[in-house]
Amino acid sequence: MRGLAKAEASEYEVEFFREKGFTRKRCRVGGEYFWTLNPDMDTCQDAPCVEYWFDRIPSRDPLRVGEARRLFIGFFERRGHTPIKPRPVVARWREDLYLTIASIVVFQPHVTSGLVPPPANPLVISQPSIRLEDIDNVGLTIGRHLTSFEMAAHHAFNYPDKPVYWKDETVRLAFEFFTKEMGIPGDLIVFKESWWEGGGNAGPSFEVAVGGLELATLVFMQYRVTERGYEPIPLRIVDTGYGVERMSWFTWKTPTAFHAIYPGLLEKFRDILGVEEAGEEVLWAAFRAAGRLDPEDPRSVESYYRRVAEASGLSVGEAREALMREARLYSVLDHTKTIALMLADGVVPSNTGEGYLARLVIRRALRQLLMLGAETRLADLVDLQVEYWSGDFPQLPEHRDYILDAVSLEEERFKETLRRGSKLVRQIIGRKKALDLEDLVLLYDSHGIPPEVAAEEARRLGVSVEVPHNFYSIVAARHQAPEKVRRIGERVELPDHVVKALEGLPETRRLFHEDPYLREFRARVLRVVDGRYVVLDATAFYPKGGGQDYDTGILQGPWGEARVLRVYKVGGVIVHVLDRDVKASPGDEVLGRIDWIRRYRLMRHHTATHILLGAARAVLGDHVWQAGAEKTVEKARLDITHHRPLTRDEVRRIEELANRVVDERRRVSARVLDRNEAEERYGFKIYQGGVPMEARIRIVEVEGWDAEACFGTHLANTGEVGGIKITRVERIQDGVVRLEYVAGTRVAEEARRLSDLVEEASKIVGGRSGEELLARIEGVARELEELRSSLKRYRSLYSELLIEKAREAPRVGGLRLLVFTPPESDRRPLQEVLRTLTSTYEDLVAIAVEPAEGDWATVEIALGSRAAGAVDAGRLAKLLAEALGGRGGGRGSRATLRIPSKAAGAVGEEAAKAIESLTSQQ
RNA sequence: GGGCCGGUAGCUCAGCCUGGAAGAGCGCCCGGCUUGCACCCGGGAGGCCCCGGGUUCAAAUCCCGGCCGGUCCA
Repeated sequence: MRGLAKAEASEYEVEFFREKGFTRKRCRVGGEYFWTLNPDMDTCQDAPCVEYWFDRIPSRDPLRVGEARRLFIGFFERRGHTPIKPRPVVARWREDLYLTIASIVVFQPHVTSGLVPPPANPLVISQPSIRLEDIDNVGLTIGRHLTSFEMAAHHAFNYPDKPVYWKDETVRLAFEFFTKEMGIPGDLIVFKESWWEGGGNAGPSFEVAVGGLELATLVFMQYRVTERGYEPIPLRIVDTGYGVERMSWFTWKTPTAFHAIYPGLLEKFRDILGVEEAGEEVLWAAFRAAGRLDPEDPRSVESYYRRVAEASGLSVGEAREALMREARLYSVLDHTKTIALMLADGVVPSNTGEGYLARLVIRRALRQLLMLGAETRLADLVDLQVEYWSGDFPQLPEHRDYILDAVSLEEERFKETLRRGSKLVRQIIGRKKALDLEDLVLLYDSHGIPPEVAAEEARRLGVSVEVPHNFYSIVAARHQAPEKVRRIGERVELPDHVVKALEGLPETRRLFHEDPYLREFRARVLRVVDGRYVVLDATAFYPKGGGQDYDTGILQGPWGEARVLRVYKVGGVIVHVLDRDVKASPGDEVLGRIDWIRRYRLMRHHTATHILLGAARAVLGDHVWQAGAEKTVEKARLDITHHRPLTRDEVRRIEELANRVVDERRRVSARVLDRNEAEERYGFKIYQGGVPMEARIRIVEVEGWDAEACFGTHLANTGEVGGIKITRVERIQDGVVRLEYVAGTRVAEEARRLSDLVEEASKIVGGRSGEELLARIEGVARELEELRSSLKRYRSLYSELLIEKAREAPRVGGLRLLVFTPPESDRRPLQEVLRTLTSTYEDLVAIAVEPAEGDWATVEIALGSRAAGAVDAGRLAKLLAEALGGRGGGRGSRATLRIPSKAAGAVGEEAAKAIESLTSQQ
């Protein structure tokens, strides 16, 4: 990250530089200051100020990615750093971030804010990270941009009373690593002065660049960004980031980073995708030019192609074509790895959140395959990545089944989208013989059809379409809406002034945690607000929270007895809402008694939820996460992430497994652990219900089955759940399935509800018991069928009769007039009858007067073709309406009107008059 | 979370803009042609036009709300 130097020059003066004889210079291209040992160095050695030339800089033997990682960790371990295991690429411990974009993310916000100590200090880590903001540049820049990469880092956390190391030692370690371990000549290593800001913190930094390639960034986090400016913070953090893939590239000195990262696999992909090698000359020309390439600037991209063309002897068009195909190949390599990493960490592709990011990468990879004309399945390519990285990332082979299934499903959906797309294009072109930018935007934005695909389809239909090079930014611009205010904090269901009045109170002692079976307790009143909001020093009343509903009960004091209606938590303070105002005052001793039946049912549903989540993970896979949950007295509900709708069999297996855990009588225990310890022991799946912002967290563990950070009250043993019945399964949105269920005695109630339902139903169809229901329903269905066909026969019989009647219908003004009242007021079959009549007699005016049921009757008028030529149905309706005191209208051969029921008898007479006058006018 | 597109016969869809009698193709059933199959020809069955409300004499069509699916963007 680059920024204007906000720091004094002195911030960058490091003892080590003085000792070694570094000098501070200014880049003659970009103007930035840098430190070097080399008196002749006049540029900062970073892209885009210089070309890549690190291929001519000596270094140690080529390192594969894994070797570079081990070299780094080994070196820093020998220098007193403790190696830390990397975290998932999905930042489940962060609520403000979907993906792990850097190693420091691992320690935010709890460690960086000072709440929790780091797991070790100093430490070394190599963290797989994902950044999608430059996804469109991947491939084009031959390796400068990757969506997934490993960020190796050494971190030191300097507390005011316990400093570890700061700028001098950091620079010293970096220099030593690059010279001694990487074998890079010291006089070619440049430390460029820079400034870093992110996540509300800031500080000076050095970017370490060699031969055009930035190999590391050394950040010294020492400020907090406030409205007033930069304020020093007590915890100063050394935050470094070394590009593992770049270290590998540096030592291999291949024309692209992909050649260094994927020896073997690159060739395999090339083969499968049918991308013939662009040739050494072209690739090296690209290498030379890529350093100066600004992918955001179309002019820069054009001049990049031109330079490659000049250096390799190709035409600009040939060079562009060759490099674009190479870029697509590299993109597919990059994206398939990212897809594997994201899915392995349990992301479910969907249209929201991190699921959307996964879909984005998958879609983009599929688009590249399409444009390369490759026939291969994306899942097969991802599978090759799973195998390729299995030694480095064991989570990939571990979750292979899920990864491949999810990719295949997305691939099918994409194909479906494309099918729909080509049809839409055909429709548009069929309609207007053209396809303009507006259409392209609509096709992409609303239907997901890539513009290239739409243009291709249009070409096939003989319509030429130009896709603007800035198409995606045109689309993006249309989405720009005014920034929405982010919702703040937890919603509190108490009046504002009550919340305000609670300030300064100590945390309420939670008797419900000390003993979840406690039904009665004594405590003292600490504060009363508005006579009915009572805070005690301790309570057994559970407040609404953690997806569990509050307790109810009674509170007895010197002032008498009051019912507790609701209980809420504000920070650590628990507030009881009473049904009436009481004359309580601080110091009063009270006796509290909770509604035990209610509480016990809530506990059963809560423990059942933990059991069920474990069962869902066991049956469906580790990608299952809780997306939401609610436990009430009546039922519980658990939303889980999953990419497909659940089958009946899966639901049955989840239910059976959950009930087995109930029968096994497993112990359920709760204890408060240090955050680091809890994460170390159970992993991040403890954060199913959200991430508590606390140093110590309460872990509820179902022995050997499930462990989650949880505030709720739980049974001591799974056996007490009594039994679990899933009552409803529903896909509530893309990637999320909702389970509803009941536990314990509620299962019996649920069973009774169902059997009552069966009884009711069988009574309606005439059975005496539920057993007969099925047979009865079959009978009813058969009977319905017979009645339908019989009704149909009668209807056609009725229209035959009317046809007969119309034969003798009186003639008015040269037209036949038939007025009748049908036996049913349903309009649909009537339309059929009218149609039959008017198609039989061309000169017929058919008027159906609805059997009167209320004050108003509907009259339908239909004309045969010749009758319609003589009389307009609309005018006829107007005249009739006028004469009979109704309203109506129509057009051509059809009209409708509503008249007072009383006038129904006069329709025939008035119709004759109206037709007479209409025909005589002509 | 927001924007946009869609929901009509078993399937794929037209009709909606501009309100006025629910359509096509495929599939299905019956018949003809044929040694038989396919093709072809003739006939037929099959619709809560997603749900609820509103406007209107009249709503698949216009308006509002909801549900479902798709899709783009955070």
